[in-house]
Amino acid sequence: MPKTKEVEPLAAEVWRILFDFIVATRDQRIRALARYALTPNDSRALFALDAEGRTMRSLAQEWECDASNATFIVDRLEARGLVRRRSSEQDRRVKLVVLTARGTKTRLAVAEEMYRPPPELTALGRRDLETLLGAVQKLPAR
Amino acid sequence: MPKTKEVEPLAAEVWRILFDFIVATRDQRIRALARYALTPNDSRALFALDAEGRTMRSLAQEWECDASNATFIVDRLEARGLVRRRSSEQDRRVKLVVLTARGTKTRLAVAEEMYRPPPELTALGRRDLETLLGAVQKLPAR
DNA sequence: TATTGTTATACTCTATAACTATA
DNA sequence: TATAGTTATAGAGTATAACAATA
Repeated sequence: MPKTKEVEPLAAEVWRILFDFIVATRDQRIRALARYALTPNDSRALFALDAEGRTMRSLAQEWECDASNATFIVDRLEARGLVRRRSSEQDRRVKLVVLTARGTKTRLAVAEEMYRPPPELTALGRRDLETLLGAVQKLPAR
Repeated sequence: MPKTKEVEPLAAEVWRILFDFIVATRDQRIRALARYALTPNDSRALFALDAEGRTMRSLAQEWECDASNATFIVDRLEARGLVRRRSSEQDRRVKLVVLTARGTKTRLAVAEEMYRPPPELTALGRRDLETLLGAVQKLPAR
């Protein structure tokens, strides 16, 4: 029997615990977003943007939604001053959506909230966290 | 300086990697649900139910939604034969929502999908997974 | 003629308010 | 009179189709 066969149930057990943990801590993250008056979808939108600009078309593709919905999503962020549309100079049909200074600030604040470790994780203590870090660092960064 | 102060950045680094991994693998899970024609919300609803029965009121509370929305959500599942409403015999105002045989089967199949470890995790191999397991098993089960 | 983005419209999911039936 | 659940209705988020501007 090849070794990979034996690894599956082990990976499944680790994943089960991690997945349950993610689900259990989900509400905390949603409430953190709500403090910024953002929905999970707003947050996702914010993280697709940068200061360089993304076309509406590419955003709709990333969000896997209709172009008309991307218009709606960007409209909302623009109404709040988090993003700005500017026309491309190469192709005047195209619009580039860029984060405003305020959008960048909000995005940073949200990242900080999302990356704040749940207390249950911190409670594991130094030794286990060092062990965990060594292992998870081998996960492919995407 | 107390030890817990030093642990925070370590926990933050572990969490950052885990959180990114969860986000990166999210689409796979949503697509798995779509193969059962379920939205993430349907899935959440399914996992709140069992064979014993839950009142509409308690479901609305767990889902943090209005009672009328719980009616809508349960209606959809019922139309697909995944759940069934029956009246309580103690209090005839109350309705108990129970999983049907089909609902139980679907719930099980979905659990299997959600708990299937992402390939990147399995790829870590036996040694790292054993290490991971030892650490994550100390997370409080909820 | 094809492509980018928006607008008009309709459908789904959600909440609020009014209602029915029990208690 | 109060409570459990549903129905009527309206608002938010989504898609489809028609459109305007540009290539």
